[in-house]
Amino acid sequence: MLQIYNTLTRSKQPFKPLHAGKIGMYVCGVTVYDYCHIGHARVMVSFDVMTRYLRWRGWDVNYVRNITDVDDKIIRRAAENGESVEQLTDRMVAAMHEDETALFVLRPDHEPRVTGHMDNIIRFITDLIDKEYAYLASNGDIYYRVEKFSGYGKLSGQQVDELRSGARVEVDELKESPLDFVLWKAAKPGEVSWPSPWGAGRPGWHIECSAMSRCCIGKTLDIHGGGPDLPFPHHENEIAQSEAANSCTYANYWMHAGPVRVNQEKMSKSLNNFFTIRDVLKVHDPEVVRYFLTSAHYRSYIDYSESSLTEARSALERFYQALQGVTPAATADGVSDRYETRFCEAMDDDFNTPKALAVLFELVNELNIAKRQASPDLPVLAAELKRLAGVMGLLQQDPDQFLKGPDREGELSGEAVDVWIAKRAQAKADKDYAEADRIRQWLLDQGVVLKDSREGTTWYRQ
RNA sequence: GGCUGGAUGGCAGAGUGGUCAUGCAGCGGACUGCAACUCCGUGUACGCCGGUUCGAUUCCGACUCCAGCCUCCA
Repeated sequence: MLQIYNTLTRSKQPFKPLHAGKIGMYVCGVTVYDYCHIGHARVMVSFDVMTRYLRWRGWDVNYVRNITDVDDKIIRRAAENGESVEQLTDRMVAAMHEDETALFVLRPDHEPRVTGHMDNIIRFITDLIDKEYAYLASNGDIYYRVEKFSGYGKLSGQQVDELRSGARVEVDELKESPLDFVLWKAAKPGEVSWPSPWGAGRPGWHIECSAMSRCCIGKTLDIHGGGPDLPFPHHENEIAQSEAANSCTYANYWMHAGPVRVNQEKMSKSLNNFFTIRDVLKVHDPEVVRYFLTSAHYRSYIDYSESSLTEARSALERFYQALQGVTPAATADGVSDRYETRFCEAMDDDFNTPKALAVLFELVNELNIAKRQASPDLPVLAAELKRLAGVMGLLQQDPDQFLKGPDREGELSGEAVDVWIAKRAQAKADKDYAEADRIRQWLLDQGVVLKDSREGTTWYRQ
């Protein structure tokens, strides 16, 4: 039985879908004004693992993740770059897709863009005005009337009274209440804009998700997900908009990924200590990054550092060392189902990936024992390991390819290593162990570790 | 200040009312020409103080410390 931790109730709950066998899941995506960073990667990978697992268990998942392709930051950045909003966002969307592909993240079923849903958004705002949950301000902006919505604050545990007294001093007299937030911004001269019943302008940040999720999934979502900074105010505002407009529950389960820290410090735009995915991938294998992100539970905070990536690499090496030199069977038929059973138990428990990985390490142990005993079970055990790891999007590379890594600038090429191994094999055959050891040490100095076995010598990069 | 979480062995990170997490690192042994890989063995870990209990790291209460949100940020 699948259990999911729901931010709304602060507890794990058995998952009950709206429609048998189907899941409608909406996840807040990226505002595309810059390259994706490791925090984005965490959200992408977390929800990718969930989607892969749910589908593997037979669920029909409709996974929708939006792209915010117009907002203040985008407009400002495009102006700084001397390019159009469209040029900037197209570039960044393409870059995001490259990053995802590298990290073995499967594409969502739908990636609606704000600029492609203006009619829906305007219709949604019109609904809210008709129901008197929204009003037109003197400058042409449309605001949401927060205090008319009785459930405001239920997701983040905020009280409207507390919010009102804690609100920053509002300079503008446009809003009825300082808590009110903007649904539609009237265009300033020269800004990109769309026509509306209230004049040219563009949507506020929150309304897009209410409008696009209703369009792509329906009025009630099974799961609504996003990053750690979104429950307040973004998701709170989405609830206010959608429940006011649709008169039904907006989302049954709210899921939020945990934050990424960098060297014990909060990672943020303002501290400028974030790492982009593409920068990280210049020095680390993408699967190492993916493994790192799945080695902690998706809700806990995770600390990004060179040492944590190095450790992730070591752990993955154990997996691939086990798989190296083994041809997996076509199917895992005949393997005890105890690994799959415990793997599923772990994943059914709010997607407990560290626990699921522990099961896989036990399988590795059995695999290694089978290997040294030359057991006939070896190919099916390898197949089982690849099958279960594949559900998390792991271990699908060729072991040699992972362990040897790509030839990098300034490093010994794989071909050169093979030449040295042949020379050393000759030295060994001549019982010239001093020469053999000299070659091995020299290769080690280049970061290449040799492994002798009955079948010959293999190698991997440190 | 308000609202949420968290504190586990050298590090990372699950979990449980009494018996093994797991990985990395360390130590001893096996294997090896020597190594590497692998295997076997090995660690009196559960922030602090009370309470409940035959028994609590696990449940309850207080305390201390840490983090996230409340401002653009996944």
